[in-house]
Amino acid sequence: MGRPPCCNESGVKKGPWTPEEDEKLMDYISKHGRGTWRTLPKHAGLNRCGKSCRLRWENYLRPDIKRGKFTEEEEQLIINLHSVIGNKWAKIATHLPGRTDNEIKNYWNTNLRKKLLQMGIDPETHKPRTDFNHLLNLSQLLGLSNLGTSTSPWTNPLGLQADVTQIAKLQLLQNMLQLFNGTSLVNIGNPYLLGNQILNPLDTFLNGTNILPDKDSILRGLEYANPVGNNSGLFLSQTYSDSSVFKSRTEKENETNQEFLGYNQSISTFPENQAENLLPALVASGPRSSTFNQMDFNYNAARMSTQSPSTTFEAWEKFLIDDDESSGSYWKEILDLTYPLSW
DNA sequence: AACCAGAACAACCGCCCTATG
DNA sequence: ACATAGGGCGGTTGTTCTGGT
Repeated sequence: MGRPPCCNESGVKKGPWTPEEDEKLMDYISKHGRGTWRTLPKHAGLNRCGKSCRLRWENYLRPDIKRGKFTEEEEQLIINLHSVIGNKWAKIATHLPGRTDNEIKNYWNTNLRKKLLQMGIDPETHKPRTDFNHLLNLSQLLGLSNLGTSTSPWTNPLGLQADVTQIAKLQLLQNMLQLFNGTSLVNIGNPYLLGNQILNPLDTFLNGTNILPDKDSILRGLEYANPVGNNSGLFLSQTYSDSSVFKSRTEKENETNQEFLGYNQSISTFPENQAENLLPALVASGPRSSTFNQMDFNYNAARMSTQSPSTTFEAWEKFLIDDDESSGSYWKEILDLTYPLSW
């Protein structure tokens, strides 16, 4: 025999809480404590089921609840935690004082999920989307936008707006760079991936040079990551340095606390010269690399504190958007060579 | 001003786990 | 061992808000 529903009594009120009901609930709890939720409504004079009272208290009335917009740091923390433990909202909430699991879950579903998708990142796996059509769409969008730059600074004959183009660039480059990032962790001997020129365009931007890596370097990198004959798609060859990506959720959860201790304390676990070569990951791409990514986030956040872009997102955006006419053809060239058959 | 669509958020539902008798 | 209560959790739904036309 299964457990009966908690609120099968007829006549119990449902729906939004009124200020009077809130008042009664808060008043009762402040005087008597929580006690058992099932009996609480009766004692508090509420025509609600106990479960409804509990949710109202836990998600809304509790005095230690923090309201208002999520900060950049909270966003980043949610993304990092989600990449490690998945949809464990209650666990994630324990790392964000004052935020409820419900609030975090809602925020994820309405904001962060979309943000990651827009950047070409799969919000479930936190890896670049391997959907080849998605990448083709981006590159085609970019190609179209390059046709019309002479008519107006903001639009082209096809009506593509500049910001759409920029988003496309952002997504495409992010996909490419994440590929390098994942690969570089294991392919230490790859001569094409170790040079600062190809591995860290953000560094050059932050140093004020704003020089893009040369096209040949990028293509050599792509070729290295995708040897001839591998037709499985540009981003399917991403590899990891150990088998931890295949661990079960439970194993991942057990590692979570250690991972996040690592986040805060440190950076010393990773050689500094290699840290210099890491790309600024926008999100953690897996349990093994999450420490790298948070470290990288801190590293770049610290470096960017004296620069105008205030966040990693903004820095990437600026890197991609502040280009001139010549970089337009630069992108076109890269795409032509990357997807020769798709144009 | 009215309408509509999409976003945001609060609340509910159903399942699960644990404690207890 | 089993039934049941209590509570936690994640997914989903329904309502409200907001911005655009």
